[in-house]
Amino acid sequence: MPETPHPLRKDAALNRERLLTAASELFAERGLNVTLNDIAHHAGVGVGTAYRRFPNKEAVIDALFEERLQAVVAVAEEALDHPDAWQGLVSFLERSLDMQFGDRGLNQIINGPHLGDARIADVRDRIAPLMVKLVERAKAAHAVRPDFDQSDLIFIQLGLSAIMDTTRGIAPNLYRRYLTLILDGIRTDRSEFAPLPTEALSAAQTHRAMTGRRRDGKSATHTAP
Amino acid sequence: MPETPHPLRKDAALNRERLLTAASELFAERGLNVTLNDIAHHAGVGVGTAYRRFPNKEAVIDALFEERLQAVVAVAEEALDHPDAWQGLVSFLERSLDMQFGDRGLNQIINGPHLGDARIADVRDRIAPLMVKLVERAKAAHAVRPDFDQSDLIFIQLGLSAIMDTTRGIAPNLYRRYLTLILDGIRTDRSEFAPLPTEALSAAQTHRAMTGRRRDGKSATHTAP
DNA sequence: ACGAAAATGGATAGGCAGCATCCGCTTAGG
DNA sequence: CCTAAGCGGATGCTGCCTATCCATTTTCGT
Repeated sequence: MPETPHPLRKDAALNRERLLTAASELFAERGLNVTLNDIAHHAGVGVGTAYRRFPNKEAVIDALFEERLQAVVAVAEEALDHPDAWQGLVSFLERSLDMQFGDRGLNQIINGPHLGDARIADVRDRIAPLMVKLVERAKAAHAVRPDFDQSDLIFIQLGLSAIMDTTRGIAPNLYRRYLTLILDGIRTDRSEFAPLPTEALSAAQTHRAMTGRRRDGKSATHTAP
Repeated sequence: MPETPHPLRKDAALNRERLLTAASELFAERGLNVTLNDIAHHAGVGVGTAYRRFPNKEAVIDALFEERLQAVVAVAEEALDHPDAWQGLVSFLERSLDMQFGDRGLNQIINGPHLGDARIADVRDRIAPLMVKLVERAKAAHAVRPDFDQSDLIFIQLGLSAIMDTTRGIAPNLYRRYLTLILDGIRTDRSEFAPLPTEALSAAQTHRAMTGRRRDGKSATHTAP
């Protein structure tokens, strides 16, 4: 039942769309902690309008991210369909990380402790079993080391997200390098190293990445006279 | 010249110590974003006293962390002294991560964009060349894959820090598991897998880790009526 | 084409958190 | 014992975010 009780007036519906689009863009590039006011502004509508459409930011997030999480589910399912168990596993990691890379908000939803929101938590929980299968299938095929575990997938993603997040804007794809490293530490075929997909960062680049403040976080301390 | 112009009165000196101790404890367990008020409280002294002793939080951090960073430098130097190049590299990672694990504040200083503070940035910069040597030595000995780079050390630490940070309190040592995984993806001796030092987390534990809010961060959204 | 209902925008109130100060009282120590 | 040094913590910023309110504008059924 996709129809709401009172069908929205034309302009209102348009603005609702505008808001969702704006939110999507902002979340993608700045992460989840933007204010509803920010979103309204970016959408070119007044704050009041935003609050009229959505009770609060949670609602916007909810409206936006259920589908995205579904997309992750889809990726996991496709990965399970892959004829080669190892390639399936790899493709899941690559693709889901790629999605997270494109969207800081999604990244935060997946890796962060945010949102107790019912529907989203729901979908999140639906991903887990798929990951279990993915790993078990790969283990059954003797493609990954026997002591590898389902939960490892999560933490690998978590670690790589952190890397991704601090190098975004300097060397976007650097995280792939470390994914490759890890995969080389996991697969049973140890005949040779996989080629690293990305150049390492220069000292200067590294310094910039580690030192340049992230655009969302609080900077623990500031105010120097 | 460790002597200040006006030697402190007895009780004042004591309180200064108390404050530093308290700060150290709080930073270790909660990270850098605690307020000077928090510190004062935890030290059992008034806020005024804290501000009388230190102009602001930066000053406290400065006073505390220069020595700790020096300790990291020491670890790197010892690692360079290790007869075996590979073991040296491993020991550096293990020990420096272990230090970061014991101290969230240190972790943040090393991995975060915090603090433009002069003295600390200084020491930080002194660590870099040591890491370069460490990696180059290991590569020269053909102990690590040839495409490995100095900068990789940093990002490995960064990723593992993230893992460490979300599992602290549930499975403190879990990050070692992933360090091992990565090391297996890096070293040239690929005859067998290193045994993983830690059990993987159960589904329930994983969920708790990912879901349990971190004690410092802002929780993006809240306030539900 | 007209008027009621729906929608708009943005100034602004209210809340919260961290930082820092001020000042009446206490304490060390010559 | 007297004075300068130190103490505590209530208090007042300031900045950020949330959310509301209402005078004005727009939509759309008749």
